[in-house]
Amino acid sequence: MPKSYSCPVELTVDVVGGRWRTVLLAHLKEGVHRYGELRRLTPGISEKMLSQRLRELEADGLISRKDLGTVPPHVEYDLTDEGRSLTPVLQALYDWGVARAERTGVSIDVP
Amino acid sequence: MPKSYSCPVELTVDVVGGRWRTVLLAHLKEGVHRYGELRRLTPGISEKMLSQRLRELEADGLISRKDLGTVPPHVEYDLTDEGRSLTPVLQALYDWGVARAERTGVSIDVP
DNA sequence: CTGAATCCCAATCGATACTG
DNA sequence: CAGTATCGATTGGGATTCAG
Repeated sequence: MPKSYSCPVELTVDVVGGRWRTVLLAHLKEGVHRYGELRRLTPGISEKMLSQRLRELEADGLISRKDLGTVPPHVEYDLTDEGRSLTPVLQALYDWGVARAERTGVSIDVP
Repeated sequence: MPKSYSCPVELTVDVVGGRWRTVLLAHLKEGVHRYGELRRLTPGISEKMLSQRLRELEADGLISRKDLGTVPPHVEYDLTDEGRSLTPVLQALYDWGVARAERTGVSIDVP
């Protein structure tokens, strides 16, 4: 049965919600990244979660996966047009995070 | 030990992330609401989750809870100034949900 | 290097029943 | 009306191991 939503926000949360999806999208918003780069940019994520989330985002049409087929392996992830349509959302989340960090005195240590 | 973040988006997700928080904030963005109203506006949420999320949002300083102390009980929830600072985020999530629903043909049935 | 597969624990959640 | 209590089911997620 098809899922239905009672509010547009609910739909959005269903797509970009969860612990890691948004963070990964935010990193890809900065440009193409390899698997290992995303892992390094996202401390705390396990390889299992990284793989799972990337495949979900790919299935939802938000990111593209390009396997260069080389040895050693080289895989690049990028936002699709659909993913890029999230830019205002990602920017709003980013901006609020910065302001909230200042207000609450929390520090953000970029890798 | 204090939690640290590697990215502002991660902080934001930590505060407004999860299945229900954002939806509840989006409803309160429209104005003051009582417990029962929020329950009705949010089909699918259990009373347990509703209570829990409301208390978390209150603890995080995003919403206020006013108990009128009457019989029968009457409790009103509202955004605080801190909660209202999320308006751009909530609006971005809302707008993207509307557009995504159109693109994917998903319908949204407001209660 | 980029994953897939397995095991296992902890947190999360829904349903239901109950209270002031 | 506005919650709380409890229980059982489900899920998320980490650690580890292995493969191409």
